[in-house]
Amino acid sequence: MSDELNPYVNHNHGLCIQSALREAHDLCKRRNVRLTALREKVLEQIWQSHRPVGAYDILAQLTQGESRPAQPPTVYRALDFLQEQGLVHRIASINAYIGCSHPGKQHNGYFLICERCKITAELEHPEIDQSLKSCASDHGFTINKTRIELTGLCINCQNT
Amino acid sequence: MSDELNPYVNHNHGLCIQSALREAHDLCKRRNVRLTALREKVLEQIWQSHRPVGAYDILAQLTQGESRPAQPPTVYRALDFLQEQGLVHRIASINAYIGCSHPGKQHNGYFLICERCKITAELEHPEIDQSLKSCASDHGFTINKTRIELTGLCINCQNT
DNA sequence: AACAAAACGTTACAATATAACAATCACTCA
DNA sequence: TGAGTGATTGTTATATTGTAACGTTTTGTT
Repeated sequence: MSDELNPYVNHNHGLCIQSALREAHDLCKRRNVRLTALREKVLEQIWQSHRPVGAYDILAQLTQGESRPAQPPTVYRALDFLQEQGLVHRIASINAYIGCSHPGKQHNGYFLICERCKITAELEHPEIDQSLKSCASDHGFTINKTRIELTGLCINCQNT
Repeated sequence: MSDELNPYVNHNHGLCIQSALREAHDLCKRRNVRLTALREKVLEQIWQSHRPVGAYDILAQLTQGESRPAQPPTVYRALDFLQEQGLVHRIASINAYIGCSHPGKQHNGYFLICERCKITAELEHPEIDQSLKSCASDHGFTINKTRIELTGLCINCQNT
């Protein structure tokens, strides 16, 4: 992981946002699906930090300066789209959403969620995927989706 | 796993409930915490099946035949207690609760959740725990809680 | 331009969870 | 044993998260 994308390292986050949006555009173009203005705004909001954000936080941001406040389905529909396209992940343990750090790639990400600062890193580990898969299949179980959420303390929050 | 506790095999589920309650009693006694009548009722409700149940389902059951309906905090407090004692797990991806199949033992369970019949098995796999732990520590991250929820199709629901 | 499908707006509501305070229970120790 | 204390439960109210349903607008296609 380059430092530019490493949430634990001081970095130019503007570049994270830029590259996330660019990748999203490319991906949607390739797949011939529409990254509409709304969807892009939602994705951009999500990428404002490396912390998962709640749907209603996004909603509040969208509403900023608008004449009429946006409504929940507006956000949830955009989130559904973004999740379908693998651009965003839902973190179930805290009901929040985070940008995918390597969209397009086939992957089962897993998440390191800091309990203190909330910064969340997405990692991959194909061997673990494989272990889980084979373990499940020992029980005759076929996995469709893997969800791994690890909470604890990140490197910056250890000593406090 | 003995067939008596294997959710995928036809078994005398009464024995599952019995043994879960007995273990809970023993454990609470050893720890000198109180498995009150209410907490036991909630645990018993949860153990009615090998499917995770929602808090409001439990609430509805508690309310059955009572003069005044039970209120949400009643159930959530009992659930908090049962989770603290490791007698119950929360399945975050579906907001539901399931009895722990091996309480007392230090463990990071992971869950195979059938999308079709909802039957959920809890497995252990110390090697995966270890891999995750060492992976996380490569990033300076200390894990407090591991949450692994795998959704898919169980052995009985594959061919339908 | 007419049409169909997709996306979005809007209203209403469902489902899940918690805060705050009052009442009751159960254990302890004088 | 019974007064005091902390734990547990009851109760009211409300916060938070998510969805159903239907109408309108936009987009892409013929």
